[in-house]
Amino acid sequence: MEIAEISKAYDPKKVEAYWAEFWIKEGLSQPIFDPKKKTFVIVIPPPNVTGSLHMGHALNNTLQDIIIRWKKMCGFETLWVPGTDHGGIATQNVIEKLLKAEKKSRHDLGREKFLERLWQWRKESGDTILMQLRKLGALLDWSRTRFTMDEQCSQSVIAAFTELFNKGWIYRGKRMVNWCVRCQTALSDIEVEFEERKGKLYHIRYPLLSGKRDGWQGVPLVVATTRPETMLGDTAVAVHPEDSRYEKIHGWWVQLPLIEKEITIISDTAIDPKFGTGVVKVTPAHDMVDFEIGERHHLAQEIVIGYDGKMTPAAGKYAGLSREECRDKVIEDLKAQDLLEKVEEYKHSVGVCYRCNTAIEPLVSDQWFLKVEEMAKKAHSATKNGTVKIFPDSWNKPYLQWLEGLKDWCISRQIWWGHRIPVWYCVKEEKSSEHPSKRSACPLIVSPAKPEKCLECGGAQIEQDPDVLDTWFSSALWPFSVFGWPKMSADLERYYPTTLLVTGHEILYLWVARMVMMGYEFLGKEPFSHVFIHGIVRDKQGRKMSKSLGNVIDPLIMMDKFGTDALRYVLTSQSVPGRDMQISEDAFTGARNFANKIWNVSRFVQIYLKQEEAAGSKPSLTIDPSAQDLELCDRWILSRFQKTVQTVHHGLTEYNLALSARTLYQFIWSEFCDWYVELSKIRLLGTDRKQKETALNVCVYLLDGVLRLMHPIMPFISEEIYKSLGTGGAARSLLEVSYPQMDPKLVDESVETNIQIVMDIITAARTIRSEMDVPPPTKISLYLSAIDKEKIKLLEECSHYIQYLCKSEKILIGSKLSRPPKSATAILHSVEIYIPLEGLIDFSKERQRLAKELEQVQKELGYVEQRLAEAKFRKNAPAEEVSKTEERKTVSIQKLEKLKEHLALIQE
RNA sequence: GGGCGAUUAACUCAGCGAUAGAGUGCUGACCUUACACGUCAGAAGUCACAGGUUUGAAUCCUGUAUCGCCCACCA
Repeated sequence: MEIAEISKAYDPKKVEAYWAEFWIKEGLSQPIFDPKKKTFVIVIPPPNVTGSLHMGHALNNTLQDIIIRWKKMCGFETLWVPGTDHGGIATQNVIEKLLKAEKKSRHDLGREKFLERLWQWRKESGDTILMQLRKLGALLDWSRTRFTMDEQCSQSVIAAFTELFNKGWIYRGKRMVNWCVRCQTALSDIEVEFEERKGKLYHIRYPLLSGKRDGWQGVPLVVATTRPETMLGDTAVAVHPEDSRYEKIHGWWVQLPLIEKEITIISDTAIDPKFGTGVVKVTPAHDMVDFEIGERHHLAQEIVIGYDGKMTPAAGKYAGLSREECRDKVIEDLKAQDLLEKVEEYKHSVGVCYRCNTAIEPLVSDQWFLKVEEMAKKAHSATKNGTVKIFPDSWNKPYLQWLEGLKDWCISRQIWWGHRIPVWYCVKEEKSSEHPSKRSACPLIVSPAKPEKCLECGGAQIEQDPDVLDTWFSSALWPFSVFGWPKMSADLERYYPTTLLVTGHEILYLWVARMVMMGYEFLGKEPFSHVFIHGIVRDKQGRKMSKSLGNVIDPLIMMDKFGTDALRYVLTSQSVPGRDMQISEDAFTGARNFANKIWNVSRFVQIYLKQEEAAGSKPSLTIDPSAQDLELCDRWILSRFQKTVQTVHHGLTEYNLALSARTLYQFIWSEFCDWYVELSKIRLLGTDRKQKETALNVCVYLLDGVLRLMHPIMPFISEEIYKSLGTGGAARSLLEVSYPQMDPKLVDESVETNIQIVMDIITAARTIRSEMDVPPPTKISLYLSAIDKEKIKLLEECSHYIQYLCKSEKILIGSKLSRPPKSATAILHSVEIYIPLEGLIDFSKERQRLAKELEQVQKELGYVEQRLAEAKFRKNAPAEEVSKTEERKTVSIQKLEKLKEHLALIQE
C-alpha cells in the first residue's frame, strides 16, 4: 500500500548532495544583516591548501557546524567564515616532492618559476578541501572565502609587519636558531618536536696539556657526548665550578683530538656534575646550551656544520661529509688513536622538524624576530580575567604557563612560498649570494612595494629581503584579516570580535595564543571570547592516525559507506570535553543504524498521517497539556521530551556535544520508538477517530521536535524527513525554524514515575515469557495483584498498555488476587504478577528463577538492614536518605515473604 | 625533571558522594502490518592497586603501578 512510497532503508546518497547544494543556493549559509539580532561568528581554522579532508578536519568542522546551525536556529545572525592557509613549509615540501619526481630541485627552477609552479598547483587543486567541507554539510559562507596569501590577507600581513617594526618589536639579529637541514630554513621553537630516539653516548678522551707539576699531564679528561661529530667545533671543555674533582684544573688546557687544537677548561653552573664524568665538551656553534655557555665565557664559535647539513671546511679533512658520515668517521679515527673510552646505548630526545621529521641542527644565523613579551602579557590577562574563556578549563593552566615563559618569536623562514618580508635594501653590487643586508650601507626600508630609490643615498639598486614570514604569522591575523583589516569595513565592524574558536589542542600555542596577542595589538579587542578545545581522533589502540602506521580511517570513505550524518554522529557522540577519542570502523555501523531508525519511525508516522489526511483531518503541532484526551503515555513522552530538550541544550551550551548526541539517541530510540510508538499503535490501529487523532498529533509533535533538535548534528536526514513531513509551513529549511525550547508546563514528574512502574511490570512479564520459553505468538493471561488503591488505579488505567505489550489476551487486576495454580510469578513495586502457564510451565525452571530472585532480594535486604542498624547513619545521613532506605527495607521484606510463599507452593 | 589526563562489562566509552550505565559484541526467542540497519529477553563488572576522609566512595584526599599527552637547554 502507501508504505512503498518511502523506501524501507535510508539511502544517504540520494539526499545529501541535494541538501548540501540547497543550503548554499538558498543563501542559508550567509548572514542577513539584522540590527535586532545578536551576531554569532566563527572563523574556520584554515586547513592547508595541500590538505585533503582527514578525520581531524571532519571532527573540527562538524563541531563548528553544529554550533553554527544551533545558534542560527536560536535566532542569531550567524556567520562562519571559510578559507585556506598557504601552509608555508608544508606546501613547499609537497611541490618539492613533485619536482623531485622530475629529478629537479627548486633551485633548478629558480625562485620565480618555482612560485609560478606553486600558484599553478594551488589554482588546480587548492580548493579540494573546501569542496570536501561542502560534502560534510558545513554551513560556511562561501562568498567570504579567504586564502592567507590572497591580496586582502597579504595587505594585512604587510600592515601588521610594518606596525610591529615601527614599534621596534620586530628586529633582525644573529641568534642560535633551530635549523632544518632538509627544509633549508629556520624554525621557531614550537615548530620543533621532540622524539625519543635510541642513540649512543660516546665517552671520549681529551688529553690534558697543562698541570705538569701536579702529575696531571697526559691524563685524559673524559667527556661524554651523543654527537661526536660536533667535537670538531669544540672551543672549550667545561666543568661545574664546585665540582671538587676538577677544582684544580680550571683554566688549564686540553688537546682537542683529531684536529689538534688546544682548548681551555672553563667552569659553568650549567654543568651537572652528576651526569657522566661531569666534564662537557662545549660547541658554541652547534648546541643551544653550549651557545649560551659560549656567550658567558666569550668563546669562539667554530662553525663546522653548514646550512646543508654537511661539514664545512673548518672541519678539516672531514669537510664535505654529511653529519652522519662524519660521526662514523670521527668514531673510527678516535678508536684508531685509542681515545674512545667507551660507548653506551642511550635513549634521548632529539629535536626534529615538525614538517619533515629531520633532526634539527642548532645553528647560528641571522633571522627576524618578534618581541612578544608585551603582547603575551595582554593575552595572559585576557584569559586570567575571563575575557577569553577556554573550554574545557583544564587547558587554562598550560596555556597561561606557556604565555609566561615566552621567548622572542623567530618569524623568518628561508623558503620561497609565503609572505615575503616587506623589507628592502639599497645594495651596491647587483648580484651576490650574500644577504642584501650585508651589502648595504644605508638603512633598510620597510615598504609593501619596491621603492624606486634609496631614501638615504638615492641609489636605485634595491633588493628585497629574501626571507618569507612564518606561516603562523599570517594565521595569527586570520580573525581580522578575513574581514579586510587594516581597512575598516562593514564586516570588520559587525563581525569582529568573533564569538567562538573551535580547535584541537595541538595548535593552542602555535595559533590560538598568537591570534589573541595580535587581536589585542591591532584591534584592541580579543579576537573571540570562547575557545572550544576538542580532542584528537585516534585509532582503536589510542595511536594518532597516520599514513605510515596505516591506521587511517578516511572520512570520505566513511561518508560514502555509511552516510555523512553517520560520520557526524560518530564524531559528535565521542566528543567528550577534555578527552581524545578512539574510533574504529564498527562505530559507524551503529550510527548508520541510528539514522535508519529515525528514517523508519518517520515512515511510521507518515503512513498514519496520510491515512488521516485522506480522511480529511490535519495534525496539530501545538500540544495543550490540559487537553483531556491526552493519555498517560502521551503525557509521559511529552515530559520525557522536555527533559531531552533541556539536556541537549545544556550539552551544546557547555560544549559537551557528546552529551547532546547521546541524549538524543537515547530518547529517540529507547523512549520514543521502543515505548511510545509501540503504545501509540493501540490507538492508531483502533477505531476511535478522536483517539487516533490525539495519538497522531503527539507523534507528529514529537517527530517535528526531534527533527529540529537533531538537525545541527544530523542535518541531511533531518531536512529530508522534515520536508516530507510538511510541518514547516513556509520554511524552506530547518535552519529557518526555531530550535526547541523546554516547555515546563509539559513536565510531569508523577506521570514519569508512574509510567516507569508500568514499564517495569511489562518488562517483568516479558522476562517471564522469555525465560519460561513462551513463544511470542502465544497469548497469555495476566493477573496483577496489589494492595495500594492508587497502584490498582494506575494499573487499571494502563491495563491496555500492559495487555498490548505483553501480548496477553486476558488481564485481571485486583487487590489480593489469589495465585492461580501452575503460574509463574514476579513481584515488583509491590505488585504481584501471576502468569498461568498450564501445560507450559516447567517447574524446575520456575524454581530456579525464583531462587535467583530470592537471592538478590536477600542481598538487598542484608545491605539495607545493615545500613539502618548503624546509629551513625541514622544520625548523620539526611532524613530523606534514611526514609528511602527504610522504604527499601519494607519492600524487600514483603517481596521476600511472597517469594518464599511462591517457592513453597511449587515445591514437589 | 615538571604539568595534565586516563585506568569502569570482551571492545569503545558515559557516570564523578547513596552498593554501577550505554553502544557494539555475545547467548536465547521472534520475519509482531515503521525498521532484520529490526523486536523482545538474558549473561557479563571486588569501577587498576594500597591507604585515608565520610553514616556512606567508582565518585573526594594521599601514595603506587601502567598508559597517553604537553612543557623543559639532561651533554
